[in-house]
Amino acid sequence: MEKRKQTKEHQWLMVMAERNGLDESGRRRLGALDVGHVGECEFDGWIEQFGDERWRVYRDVWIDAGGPTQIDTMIVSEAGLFIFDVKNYSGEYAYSGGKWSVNGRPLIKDIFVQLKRSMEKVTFMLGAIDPSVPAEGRIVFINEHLSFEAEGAVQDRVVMRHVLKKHILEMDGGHPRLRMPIDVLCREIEAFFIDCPYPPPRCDASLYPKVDKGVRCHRCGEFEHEVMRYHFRCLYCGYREAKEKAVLRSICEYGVIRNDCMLRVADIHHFLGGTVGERYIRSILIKYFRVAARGRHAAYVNPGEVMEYLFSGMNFRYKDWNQE
DNA sequence: AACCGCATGGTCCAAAGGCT
DNA sequence: AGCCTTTGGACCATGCGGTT
Repeated sequence: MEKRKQTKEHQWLMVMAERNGLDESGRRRLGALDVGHVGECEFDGWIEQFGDERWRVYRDVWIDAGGPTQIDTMIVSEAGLFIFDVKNYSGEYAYSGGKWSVNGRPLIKDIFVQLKRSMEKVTFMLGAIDPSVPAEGRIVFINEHLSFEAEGAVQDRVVMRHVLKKHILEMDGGHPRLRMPIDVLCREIEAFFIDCPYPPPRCDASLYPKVDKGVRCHRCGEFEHEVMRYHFRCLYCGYREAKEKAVLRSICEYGVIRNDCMLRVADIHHFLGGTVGERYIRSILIKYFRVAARGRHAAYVNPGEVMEYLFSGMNFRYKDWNQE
């Protein structure tokens, strides 16, 4: 199974951070998303290892069932639906009297209320499909450096790391089987899927000029290169990257940062700091993106995602390699 | 209508890399 | 080292839309 993607917001923050375009609150948000994403990926690994290969696993989906809600992980098995909300918290978390606290300080967000709301949506959805299909939701604390104290009422909705394997192995045993084929159920569930209703952050006209322009070294992140016919050579670490790949990667970075704009040759030329000619940029755009408008205001469709997600496993004619 | 700026697509060629 | 293929760069004719 391929690795879980970062959300568009996450990608936006990451690319902005790499180009010095984030303030303190942005960097904090990025850090939180990083930690959360690592936790989710780790959870995926447990499911991969101990789960049943017949399970259908949906990750990071949005459903619209009397209102939108995001679901980290939804597993459809012969025994029903299992929703997981993975938390990679570390430290001391305590829950008592309906209130959360972290290392003694109170927290505003109540993840159990969030989970309950998500489960209401899921139940609503199943009500429209087949009310006999059971669904249960759990919060998974994936981090081993977490101490967690809570009153009994929430304990049965929590899965701690040290019981995760057991939980996965046993979770769909002992339930009655579904009345409908799992494929049919999945198709009906998929009909409730929607795109994320919240647009990713934008890079407005006042912020955009402040982000660093140019091609970032894939290895060390510096911007100075010797531009050769088929390669970029980083002046700091000596890393050589295929020119086509470096330019495509940078175009994708532009697309992530300016996810509200189409891709246009002149804009990208400026974003790349003039390292390659407009003619070359156009040839790359033609090769890898869908044309949205031709002629005077030519533009290409902006997928708004990092190259890793759009063109993973692509083979470029010219190879990267390390010098010295 | 004439002009301008820009996108486009085709052709040609030197040369960079890959391959043996 | 030398051959072969691919490709980026240059040049050009053309088309489109907006402006003078």
